[in-house]
Amino acid sequence: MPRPSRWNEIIEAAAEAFRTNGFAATSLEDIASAVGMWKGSLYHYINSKEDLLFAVVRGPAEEILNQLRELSDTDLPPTEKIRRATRSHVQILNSNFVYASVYLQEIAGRRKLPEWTAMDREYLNLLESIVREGVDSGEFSAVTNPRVATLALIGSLNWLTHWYRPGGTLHADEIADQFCDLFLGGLITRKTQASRSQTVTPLKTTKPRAKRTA
Amino acid sequence: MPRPSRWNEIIEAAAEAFRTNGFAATSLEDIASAVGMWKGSLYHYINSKEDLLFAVVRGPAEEILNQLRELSDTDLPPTEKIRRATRSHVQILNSNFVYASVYLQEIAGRRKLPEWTAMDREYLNLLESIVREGVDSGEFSAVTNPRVATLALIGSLNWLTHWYRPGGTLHADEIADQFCDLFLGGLITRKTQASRSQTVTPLKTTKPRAKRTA
DNA sequence: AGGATAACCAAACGATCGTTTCATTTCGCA
DNA sequence: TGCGAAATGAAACGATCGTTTGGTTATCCT
Repeated sequence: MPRPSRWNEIIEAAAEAFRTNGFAATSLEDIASAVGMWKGSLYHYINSKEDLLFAVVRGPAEEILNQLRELSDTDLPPTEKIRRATRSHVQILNSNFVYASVYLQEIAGRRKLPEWTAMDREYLNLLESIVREGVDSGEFSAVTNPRVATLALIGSLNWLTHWYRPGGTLHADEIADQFCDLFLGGLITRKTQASRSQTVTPLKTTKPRAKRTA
Repeated sequence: MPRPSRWNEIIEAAAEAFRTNGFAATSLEDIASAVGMWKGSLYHYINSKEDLLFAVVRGPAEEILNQLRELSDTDLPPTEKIRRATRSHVQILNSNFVYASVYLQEIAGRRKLPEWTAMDREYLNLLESIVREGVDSGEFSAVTNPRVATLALIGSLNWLTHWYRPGGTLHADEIADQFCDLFLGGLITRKTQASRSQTVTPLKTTKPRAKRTA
């Protein structure tokens, strides 16, 4: 059988090593021996060690941002947007766990290359806009500071890399639902209000290019 | 004037360097030159580079755990316990920002030495017990999975190290209050219910050694 | 088939790092 | 004042790392 692309093997080995030991503590020999070749041979695929980091991280980073972009262009009510954004975030973290973990631990901290900080800022701003929609429409009147509320949500989601493991006892869907209920409804329950989880209706209501109010 | 203890200078320089560049990417020469001495001379204070990491991190880690231990031994209602635990967590992150950041980025990830994971687990279990109290008493009936809800809260709190900076425009107290409102009440407001923030009453109702139900 | 190109081997280099060693200076205290 | 210990200077070590180089093998295309 034609064995799968060597490049993918390298990226996966690099991602796994970066996640477990961190970028700086991972040597090229670790990665090379994991795929069964000499460390010098890696330079047929890369120009530097950092190339591996960016290659590992680019895919999921763009995907998670694009999904939020699409969601922001719909005219769903803010409550539903928050719910879907949460589900989307959790699911991408689930299906690209190793890569996403490397991003959050190595890129979103320390390294502040303008390309990546721009992505982080856009993601934050898009989510904050949704929260502001809810504040303006009166739905989210508990929010005194939309940015802080948004960062609280992002923190809960990104912290998943510290405890969630794909294939564990906790399924990604239940975690997402619990997060939604918690953020929309809070710990304390009110009796009425339609804020509990429902099965997701995959409607795709894309507005024809709505201008985003930053 | 008698200049402050050299040991403190070393720890502070190490903490700052570890937070900005990470433990592995920080060289002993970085730390030595920051305090104005040769890297070899550091070995009059330490036995290895890792000693610096543990020395940086031990203080706040024990403090934040002890505060939650004391709070758990009171008989305050669960809502008030959550509020105080949140405030305490934010305040320690604020006043020991650099040290706590190093802990969360270098210890709570990768390194899994039994001493530290035991602390992490105890903190998580104590907080989860509070949530369970609220579930059992019927106050937190929105919670279907107490552990997930607890980890959501911890995630929001610990993610502060990624965006909060002491002395910035956002004060630690307002952040803590917004977090409390968000987690107790959710984004969507109900009209009644006493879940909004109040000025903190410093009552210290310590029960005489209550047995903790793990 | 055969030549070009990609893939990989194997070794080495130069730099950096944590650590050790020993000499020297500074400081507390009798 | 002088002595012993603590603190720092200064240099070197062995190991490891990212990267380079040049040669060898495998693969693909016409």
